[in-house]
Amino acid sequence: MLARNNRFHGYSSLNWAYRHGETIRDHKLSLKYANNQRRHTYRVAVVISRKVNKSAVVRNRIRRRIYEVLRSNSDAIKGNYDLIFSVYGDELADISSKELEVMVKGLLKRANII
RNA sequence: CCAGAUUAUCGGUCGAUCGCAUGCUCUAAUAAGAGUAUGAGGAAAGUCCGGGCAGCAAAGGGAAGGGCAGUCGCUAACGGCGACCGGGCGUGAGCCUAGGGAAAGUGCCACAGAGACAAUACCGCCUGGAUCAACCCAGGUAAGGGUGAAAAGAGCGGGGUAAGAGCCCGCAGUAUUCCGCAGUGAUACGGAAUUGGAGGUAAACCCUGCCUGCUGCAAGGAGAUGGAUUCUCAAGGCCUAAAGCCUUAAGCGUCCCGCUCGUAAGGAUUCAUCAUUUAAUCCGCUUGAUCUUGAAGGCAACUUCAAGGCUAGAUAGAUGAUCGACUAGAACAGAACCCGGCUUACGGAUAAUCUGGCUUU
RNA sequence: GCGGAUGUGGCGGAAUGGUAGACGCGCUAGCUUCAGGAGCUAGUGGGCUUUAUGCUCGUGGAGGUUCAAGUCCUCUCAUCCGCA
Repeated sequence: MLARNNRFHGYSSLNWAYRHGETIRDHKLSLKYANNQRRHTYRVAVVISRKVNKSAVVRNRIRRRIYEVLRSNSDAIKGNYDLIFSVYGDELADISSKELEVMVKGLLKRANII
């Protein structure tokens, strides 16, 4: 789990990132990122629709795994970015942790964040 | 040993590394760091019921609407639970059961059938016209056949008749009432009297009895002080007058009433000063119809008493990630104001009590 | 979290407790045309086969009430909507 500083708070801050961000899309995952000058650290949110999987347990597990990949690589992240990951498939709950790490880091590299 | 029935408990553990939230303490000084303690469920789920709590002026009575339905109990309450009664299923342990009222009234009963409920004679049987027979016509007949889910709807034997029929009788049986006895009671057992009567459906309207206001934590609340305007401010008494107190009336009480009861001080708008800046933040928020153990009462649901405990409180949402071992890439699954139930999902493990069958002693 | 609605052929959408599938779109065949479209006529309605006046399944699913359920009752599943 990420620290409180590296998570979003409130509703309008997410809306700001949705309006000003750029999107990179992968097969089962997409990243919307925006450089926020008013902050001192990066922020991350993971968005999983109820249509992806109806079980709250599975959705919680996907969010926690993506948070964990970012936490273990937090030193590599440059700049004060707002990051929003959107999930499009429930396979992310079952794939191995190395595959997930490759997927998430691939998106970050294409966005030129790490 | 095999096959079952019921109930209860558990539902990953250990180790290593890296993390998160809250409380407390210290450093520190408004932003962090260190230490320490605690951190999802039996269903947290579905949101199907019931309550607490909050707001709507929320006491009372009534109407409409809604709900419930064997009896007795339990409970804060319930459509829940327990015990018992009746009915059904099973060899049995046990399981299932919306189980008031159809002579209060209304509606409906398709198709088929002659006739579908104060309705009916199609075939058959019998009598007559009418006579040897057939056909036909009129009448009698609900025993037999046919139609249908259901046909005057409960059988057997005898009498009776033109033919028949509870038309009459006996037995069996049904229903109702009364008595005795057991029980708080539903009811059970025994006895007596009456009963020959036109169905089903109330998870159709309805009747009877009982219960019930609406909205939901996204409820609801959140600065202080002073001033002005306006709405409702009636009558009488005490008093020189004001203030204050008392009595009565009107008004209001979100469907109706205003007999009872409540209600007198508040509401709305606006100005000034400081405080505050917006889907944020704080309160509500977790000590409660609470949990554990023991004792007592009760068949039980449950209740009472004593001692001890504090056991999630997040807010884009904490309780996790990776690796290894166990014996197997553990099932269903994530608190969101809080409780009591119900229902549904669930790989497996353990324990207790009981039933049937087989074998051995 | 709280509240509410819907579910019927391939699609849309009717049906008072009484033969399920009206009607429209579609699909198939025929007529018309040089050809296609449009139009007109008839048929088909899920599955199976013997191609029929056949058998069987069927109103999201499972039970119940009833002689009889798409309709009434209970539970359940899926989809959709509203509330700061």
